Amino acid sequence: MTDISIMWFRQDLRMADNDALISACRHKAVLPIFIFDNTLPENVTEGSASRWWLHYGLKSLDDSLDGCLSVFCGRPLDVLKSLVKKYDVKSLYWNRCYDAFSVRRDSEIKTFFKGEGLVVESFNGSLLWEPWTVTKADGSPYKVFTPFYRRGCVNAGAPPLPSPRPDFSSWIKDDESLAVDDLGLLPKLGWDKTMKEMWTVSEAEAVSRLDDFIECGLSNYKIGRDYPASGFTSGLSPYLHYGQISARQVWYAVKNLPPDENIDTFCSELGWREFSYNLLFFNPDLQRKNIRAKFDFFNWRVNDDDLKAWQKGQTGVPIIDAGMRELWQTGFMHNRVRMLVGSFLVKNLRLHWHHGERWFWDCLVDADLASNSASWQWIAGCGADASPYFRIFNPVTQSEKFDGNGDYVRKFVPELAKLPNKYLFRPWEAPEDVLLSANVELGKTYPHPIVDLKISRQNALDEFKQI
DNA sequence: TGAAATGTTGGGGCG
DNA sequence: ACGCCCCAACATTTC
Repeated sequence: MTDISIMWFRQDLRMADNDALISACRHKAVLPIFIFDNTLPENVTEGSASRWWLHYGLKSLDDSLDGCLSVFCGRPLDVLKSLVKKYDVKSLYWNRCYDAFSVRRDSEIKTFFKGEGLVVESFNGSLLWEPWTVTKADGSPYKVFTPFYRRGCVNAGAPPLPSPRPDFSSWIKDDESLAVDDLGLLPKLGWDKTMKEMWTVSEAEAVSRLDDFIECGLSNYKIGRDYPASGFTSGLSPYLHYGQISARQVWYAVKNLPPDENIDTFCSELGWREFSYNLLFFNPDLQRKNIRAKFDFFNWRVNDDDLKAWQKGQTGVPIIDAGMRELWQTGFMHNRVRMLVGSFLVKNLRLHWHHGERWFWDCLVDADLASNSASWQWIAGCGADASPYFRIFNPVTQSEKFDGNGDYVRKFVPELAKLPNKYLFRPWEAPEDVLLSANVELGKTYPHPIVDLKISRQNALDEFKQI
């Protein structure tokens, strides 16, 4: 047998800037594989939208590998054992994941195969800085974003430069590989039509989106990123999650341009992603456990009807419904609107942030354990460097501010499209004749609001005082 | 990466 | 001319 290495792809579905792949390609031949780990607990297994993304991500990676990606479903250690034996493999490479389950699983795998005499190496394929390299002087983790980013990340030094795509073609495909289709990642019911129109899942598309963003969005990013209808955001988050592009590629693509405050703002958003991973690494329970323990005693409401109305975009508050429908239709939601629907769920509806975390996990194509968990903790006020609980967004004021001419709301809540701007964001205050001439009948064509914004705000503040 | 309540200031109307 | 009130327009505080 010739010198064969295994390249185990996970959340790094790309050829460029992939250090594990580069090491694998130093061998005579490479067996590139993906394993759908069906032993993970339900709450960390990919949600529906992520599976959809993964399906096309694997197809595209397979193309890049000349059709030689081998795909398996099972317990990774078992799959790897049988491959190592079958091909007499002497080396195994992957890029790291940072959630507790993957960390434990991977370290067991590493220990096992090192014991078998293999070379086993893991690399950083996802982050600008490894979480354990960004700590305070005494080695404890940062709790606040600004010092984490301004001091911690700077002190950790410049991120490594992106590595080139390996010039290599000696791929081996296992004859027992599944087809990507066999993983059953696509939805049975055809809810993915709009998603298909919206997203092309490939490494090339990620690069082209980055180029477009630098061309058309970046120079307005600082202000424009807050306006959901404006298109000044990069839309790179799902590509970053599955690694169709790396954070380092994005970082250096903008850092190599003439300095500009828009670039600083954009980079600090990458910084928030790093911060989330740092929090997850040092708080393995981030997905479930409040960082601020006093929130364990918060009096959350339990109300299935309200939760369903929120999920379906039928709360009767237009900007909230627009956001939730964008999520459902596209697998994505603009960041500003994510804050609004999050605030609405945990503060106005006072439903537990876990419900939001679960729904986003299932619906977002960019669902990411670190970012999703950290962001829900942030908006709920129970996070490390959280939005204070009493900071409650007013969805009406916010839509007037950031969707002033109603383009975003009209796009996703078309039944209100004919309302004048004055009442578009608060149809419950519109006079009868205005509703009539816009063909809106509250309670029929569009719901009455399921909460009173003023009262629910006050109730949230009162409950907060209790803890 | 808020909003509402409360406080302060200053110009203009008016007796 | 003067004091008084009203009320934007800010500023500060509070949640």
